[in-house]
Amino acid sequence: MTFVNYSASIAQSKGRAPIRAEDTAALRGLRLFDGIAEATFADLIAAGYLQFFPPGVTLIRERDPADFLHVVIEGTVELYAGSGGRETTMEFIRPVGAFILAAVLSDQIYLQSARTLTRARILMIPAERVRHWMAQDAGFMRMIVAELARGYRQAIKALKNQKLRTGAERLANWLITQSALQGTPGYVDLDIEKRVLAARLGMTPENLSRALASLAIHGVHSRGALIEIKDPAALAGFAKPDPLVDAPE
Amino acid sequence: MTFVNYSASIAQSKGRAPIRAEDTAALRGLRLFDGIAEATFADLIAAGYLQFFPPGVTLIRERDPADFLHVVIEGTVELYAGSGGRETTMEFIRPVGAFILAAVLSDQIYLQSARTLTRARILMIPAERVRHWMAQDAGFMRMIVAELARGYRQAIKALKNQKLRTGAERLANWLITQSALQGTPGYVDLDIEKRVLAARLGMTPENLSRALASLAIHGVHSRGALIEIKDPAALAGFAKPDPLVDAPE
DNA sequence: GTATTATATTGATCTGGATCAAATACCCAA
DNA sequence: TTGGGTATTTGATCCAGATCAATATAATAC
Repeated sequence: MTFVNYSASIAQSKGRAPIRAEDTAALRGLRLFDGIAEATFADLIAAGYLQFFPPGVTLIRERDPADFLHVVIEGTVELYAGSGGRETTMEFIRPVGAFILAAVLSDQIYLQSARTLTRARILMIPAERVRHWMAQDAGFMRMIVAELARGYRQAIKALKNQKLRTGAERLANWLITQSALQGTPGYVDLDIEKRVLAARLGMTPENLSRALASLAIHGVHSRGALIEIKDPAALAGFAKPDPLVDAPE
Repeated sequence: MTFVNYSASIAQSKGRAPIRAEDTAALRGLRLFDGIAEATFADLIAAGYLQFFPPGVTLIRERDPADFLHVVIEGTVELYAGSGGRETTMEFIRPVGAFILAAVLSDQIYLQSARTLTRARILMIPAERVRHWMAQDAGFMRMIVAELARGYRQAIKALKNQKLRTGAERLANWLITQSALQGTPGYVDLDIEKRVLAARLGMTPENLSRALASLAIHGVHSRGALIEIKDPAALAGFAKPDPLVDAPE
């Protein structure tokens, strides 16, 4: 994994990565752009950059001033943060999700860094434009309020998850949620590395291995990236899933 | 500590706890009401209840639908949450702070419960009024966006604090932040019980005692509710404070 | 296909933190 | 002022999780 910082060069080169007409229609369908004025949408898009990034690219770094609103159109982005030499994964952003709105809106520095885990298509809109249109277009501001509220509640859930559960419980609940999201009741197909999942769940890779092994008595068996859930009821009995912690916002 | 639920009875009795003229001026000064239209303010206040609660009163309970926006005018309120039999403290709300805006705005259930730790004066505004005026008054919506962004960033910081630090480190950083907030460089005066602080820091009361004792080598000594910081530099050397985790939003 | 490198697992050990139990200190009401 | 209840501290023990080390497995480049 190479850590080349592409974002700096993109921010400079204004003319690059124009948005093609065929993409515009797809973008119009995003929840964040629902019900906003046509003029607002047109200007945001005109000012934005839509671009592919290879895996492992650092898109933003905590402590930097928020210069762009990023929207993931395709691929997976990892939000992570560090302090005092340690590092942890905060969240994964998948299509279609924005990050990190709060810093952009209040013109502050980022609290989290972001890197691509896969090849990813990212829409980047200059922060100043977002703030400008938020003030102009009430419909856009309504969408922003909804998105912010969603992000806030997600963060609260993550904090509850971390403070109220053991590692094995977090893993068990993650498996339940994930198998539901993927629509595959009997198993979960990992599309991220286990070391990244471990960081997301707040544990070391070694401990994730052991936690996974410990779930065998509840019918969980893993073969590589495929994790089989033989008895969902038994797993739920151990995990005690709680919508106020686990349900995605 | 008695756990009487006052809020239910208040929600029913429309006529109770009217807001006196002398209070209105003070409320006008709140950040949340800054720069909003006079009509908006007047109606929000007219629809609201301003009321004293004794200590230990449960104001809201997680899982309940968000019926009121609460604003702490005086006293201290504890936000807490539970799952699977465990319980933890999420945050303290002190004047002037609102909770829990996100649930009110998106008309959802609360993710957290709230109880008074001290005698407290709370302004309660019906959720429906807040949503109504948010849609009408752009200035009010701007304030809401700012408050939501603040809450989101605070939650992210709390999550980083929890995932990236040991208990003793969280305590050390809390002491540093608190002594700065209180404006007393050499000490911290606890205005909450240690068991509550322990929950807030994500540890047991026993462990808080031991963590406090372990900070003695960094010049921290406690006598009851007074915690002395003999050598702030030494303490900071251990705590490694980080504005991206510790600075209040 | 094989060498190379990164990822994942397993084992041993150590530390952080929880739990259980008991003693002490504190607060408040009679 | 004196009890009685609660909060805090201290000690002993146990469990969760981190770290260190070694091996096995998978992915990748050549």
